[in-house]
Amino acid sequence: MSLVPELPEVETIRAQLAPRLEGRTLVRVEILDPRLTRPHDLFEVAEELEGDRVLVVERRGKYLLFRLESGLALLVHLRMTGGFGFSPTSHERAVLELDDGSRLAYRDVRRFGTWLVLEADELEPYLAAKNGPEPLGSRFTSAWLAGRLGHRRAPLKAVLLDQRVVAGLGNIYADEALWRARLNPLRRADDLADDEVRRLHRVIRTALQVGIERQGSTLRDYTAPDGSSGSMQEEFRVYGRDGLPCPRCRAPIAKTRVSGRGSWFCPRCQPLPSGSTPSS
DNA sequence: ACCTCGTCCTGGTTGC
DNA sequence: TGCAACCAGGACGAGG
Repeated sequence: MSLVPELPEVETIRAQLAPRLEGRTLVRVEILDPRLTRPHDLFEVAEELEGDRVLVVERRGKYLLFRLESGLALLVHLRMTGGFGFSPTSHERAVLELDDGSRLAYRDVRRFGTWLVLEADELEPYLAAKNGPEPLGSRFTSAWLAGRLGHRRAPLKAVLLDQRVVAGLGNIYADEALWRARLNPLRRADDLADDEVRRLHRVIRTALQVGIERQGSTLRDYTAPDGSSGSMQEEFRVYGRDGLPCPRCRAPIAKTRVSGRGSWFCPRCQPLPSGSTPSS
């Protein structure tokens, strides 16, 4: 297991970076891994950023967004193992030096993360193409979710992982939300009754809110930018807990695969309805 | 349009 | 104890 930054983890990182970056000028930008900015040239990206000032650090779905004074925006996706820290560490892929003398390192063991510099007018169209509504915002309604699930024959969990349906859910919080909603991850998405969609809508918010309150999950050696750990991993109801008792009914948690992802659920609380056929 | 699968990548774990 | 095979999964592109 390693940290996989989903919405609560990215939000925790954003909240810690904001007070230390907002108002600061990027004195020096060093891109150490050319993959990071692909397909754009790394020197070009570094040069574009140097001398600019960070106005605000935002989050959209799983993206971190650094708005700069020039109008440019640096869009960072951490993918599997990306993270920021103010202490030197291994696997540094980029370094930002700020005008207060601090040094912010970007670390990414598996090098899936991406840095993208966008012009002001490119930003919103780019984000809108990638991300559906913010799950904790007012645009994410039960009716929206019903509309997005209603025409999809894929497994429910696969659709929840589609960032255009709702932005920010990943493998952990999808499993946790499905457990809370008592819905089997292999249910066909278009098979849900109205009350099941309403339940799911509500618990997606709950699961993510709990994650944010606990400052995200810390698995293995990951730490937030300030070096602290989250505690959400202590709150997992099903994720990674195959064989352990369900916190609701004590039946052993089962593990399966849904569209290539390890998936944990309670076979008793989250049954496939009799007569329904699992998707795929 | 939708769906599934392979790819990217590295380090930790598992199995012989 | 060594070492290779396997596993983890977010987003994306290919192919059905």
